[in-house]
Amino acid sequence: MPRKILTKPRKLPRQERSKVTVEAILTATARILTEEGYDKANTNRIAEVAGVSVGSLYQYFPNKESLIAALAEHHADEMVQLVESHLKNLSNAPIQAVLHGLVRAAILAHAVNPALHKVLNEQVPRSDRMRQTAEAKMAAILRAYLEKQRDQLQPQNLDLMVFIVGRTVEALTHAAVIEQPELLSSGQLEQEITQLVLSYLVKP
Amino acid sequence: MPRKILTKPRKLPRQERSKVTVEAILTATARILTEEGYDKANTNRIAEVAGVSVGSLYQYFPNKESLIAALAEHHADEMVQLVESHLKNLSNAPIQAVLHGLVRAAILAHAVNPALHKVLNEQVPRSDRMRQTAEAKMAAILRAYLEKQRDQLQPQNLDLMVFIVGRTVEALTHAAVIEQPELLSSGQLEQEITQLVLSYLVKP
Amino acid sequence: MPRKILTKPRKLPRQERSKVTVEAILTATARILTEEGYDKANTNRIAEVAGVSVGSLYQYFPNKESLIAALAEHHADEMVQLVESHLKNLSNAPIQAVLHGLVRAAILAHAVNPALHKVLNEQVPRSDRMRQTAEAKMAAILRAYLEKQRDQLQPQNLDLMVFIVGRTVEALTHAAVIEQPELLSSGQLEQEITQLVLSYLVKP
Amino acid sequence: MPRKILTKPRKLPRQERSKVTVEAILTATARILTEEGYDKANTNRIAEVAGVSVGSLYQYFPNKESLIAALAEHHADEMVQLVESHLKNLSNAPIQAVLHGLVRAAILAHAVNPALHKVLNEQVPRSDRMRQTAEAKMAAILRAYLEKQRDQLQPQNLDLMVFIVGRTVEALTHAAVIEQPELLSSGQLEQEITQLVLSYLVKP
DNA sequence: CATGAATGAGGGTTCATTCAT
DNA sequence: GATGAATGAACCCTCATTCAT
Repeated sequence: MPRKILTKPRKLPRQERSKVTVEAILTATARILTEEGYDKANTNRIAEVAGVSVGSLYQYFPNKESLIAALAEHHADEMVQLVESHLKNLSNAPIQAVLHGLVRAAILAHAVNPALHKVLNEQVPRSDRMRQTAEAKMAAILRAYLEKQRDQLQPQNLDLMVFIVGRTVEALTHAAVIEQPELLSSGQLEQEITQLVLSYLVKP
Repeated sequence: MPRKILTKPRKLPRQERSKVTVEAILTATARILTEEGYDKANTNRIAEVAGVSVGSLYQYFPNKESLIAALAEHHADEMVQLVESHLKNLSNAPIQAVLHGLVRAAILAHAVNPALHKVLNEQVPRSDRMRQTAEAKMAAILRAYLEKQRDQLQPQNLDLMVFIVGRTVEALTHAAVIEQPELLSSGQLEQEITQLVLSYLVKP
Repeated sequence: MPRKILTKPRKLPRQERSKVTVEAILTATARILTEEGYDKANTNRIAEVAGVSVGSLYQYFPNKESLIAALAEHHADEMVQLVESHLKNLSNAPIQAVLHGLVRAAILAHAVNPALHKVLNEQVPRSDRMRQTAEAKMAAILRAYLEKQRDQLQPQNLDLMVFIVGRTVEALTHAAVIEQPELLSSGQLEQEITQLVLSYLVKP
Repeated sequence: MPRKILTKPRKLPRQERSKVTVEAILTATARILTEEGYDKANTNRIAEVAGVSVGSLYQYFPNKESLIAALAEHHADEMVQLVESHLKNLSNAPIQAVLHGLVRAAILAHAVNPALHKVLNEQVPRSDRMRQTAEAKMAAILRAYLEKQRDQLQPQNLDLMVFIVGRTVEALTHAAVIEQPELLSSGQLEQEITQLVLSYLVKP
């Protein structure tokens, strides 16, 4: 063992046929993961649900870990994109509006596929390669914004702010989506999280 | 393969000998978990490291899951006890001091065995039975306190407060212990988290 | 792999039960190898024929390679022992008798289990660790003897002699046992090989 | 999984294109075999290294075995041709010179591609069809020669002589090329092997 | 109660071969 | 003919759990 573990997809699908296959595999993986849990997610079963052979699965993913990693990455990308597109229009808004938008975007991002998000976080053994790609990007966005607004902000240490705000928003929206979905629909939680962040960050 | 999964220890150790054995098994489990990770933690290996036979292991734990659950519970209890004892003297202190104490206690609790805490959170497939025993107790403590101080607090919804403060402190101390230990030693983070919570909770 | 390939048995059988199991596994391996060939020798089948579970097989042999290696070593040991015991009585005999004895011993050694010897040589992918344990020992015996008789010998270079005589006897007895068994029973081949070696080694 | 194993190339390459393709496949096979060993030599990899598709490979070889067999045969032919051309000029030379030439030719033949020769002998599962084509031809040459010189020879049994001389020369040159190449360059081994054969065959 | 040999279902992965394009 | 995506039987190996001693 082997052997080095690769976490990158073995080959990029160029042709249409391949793309469809890869798509099917990822979809099947997500389905099994969310509906039956990680330990039912063996590669033979995934292939079967995807309607392809195990061999095809291994044509595109060098091992199980890379498959899970690809799915995680895909999901993370969706979340990040959603946040980015959501914040695009807010660049010149007042800071209150921006932070509110950020919280809302985080909630929406976590609502993309909560069940998958949950399984990925709670059951999947995370290799170093996969984790926090998303979180790193989120932190970068946040950092860039906070840096620009520095003179309006109470805390001095930028790293600390990014750490605190980033983690807090992530943890709360994550927990909310998974454990308190009813608090979300009412919009209460969104207000409250925004309040938490604002009262910490912004000079009164 | 077990048909039914029990998660309760099969019998409580009454005699001295048993207690020692159980202790050894739990210690070995913790050691393997932290030093080698969840996938190296198979029951045969655990028994070996504990210096007992697999058979003995199954004498005290009906299955692997219950063993892991017992370890998790044990660890959670340690954390909760630490927090409780830390807050005991603060019951009549001003709210700022209490919250500061809470944050400090949370940090200390996470520092009890960070490596184990990390593995338990990131690699171990959590059965419903085990999760959040600790968090539930913590929430209860927090709720009791906040309820008493309600008139000094800005937010109205008690559940929401508990959810937000509880999760936030947990997430930040957890992340801090694991990823930013240097920020902890300086005491900066402690201050900052306290500040976050205070500015949200307390009327200005 | 991950991982290093061990070629040594995982644990030495101390108890009777274990010894029997190991024996059964080796016997089954030899049987399958000789009767059905290397590609039918998969570990599940071996275990089945041995009347044990695959798990037991892997209790004693860390991987397939080590199992095959153990069998090869066992077989080689048998051959070496046979040769050694055969030459014991000849130590003071005239050189002609000794060399004749050596050839005869080599033939007998190859006749211990010709089918197994054949498969082991022709079909089994040899790891470096296993090969030529036997041949090395044989060479040592030969070298020690030839060194003592040096003044009676024609060739000067000891290494060369050992190489040539050792290889020649091995190759011829091997080929004879496998391809020309009828030439063996008549004793002709034995005479002829002895003649070959004698006329090369001994001063006329 | 093929039901029936064919070992003959499916079709002889008539057109130039085909010849080139077949050549490329055989070369790739030899390269992988010598550089990476038999277990890395799967048909997909061979095709890739050859710069053709697996499909093309199966256009010219009905199965893997036939491909390996073709390579082995090709290599054997090279060796035989080399020996034949080397002996051509010696037909009327004295027997000592002829046998010396034979040994030298055998050494040269084994030096054509020692690495391939080694792998083919040690790692490749030999089907009956492929084996010893070369050795049979060599034996035929040897037999024809020895028959003519019978009255100069000591041993009486022609079959036996052919067997012994053929095997001995093959074994020693093979082992020498692979394990003792330094003994070859000095020419010592060539002398010694010749001596061995001469002292056995020729009347003093 | 303890031991540890034994079990065997199950999982990840490979690769010779096929066949639609 | 050539391509290379797809197939799937088969293989090696692991590990939670049992049970004879």
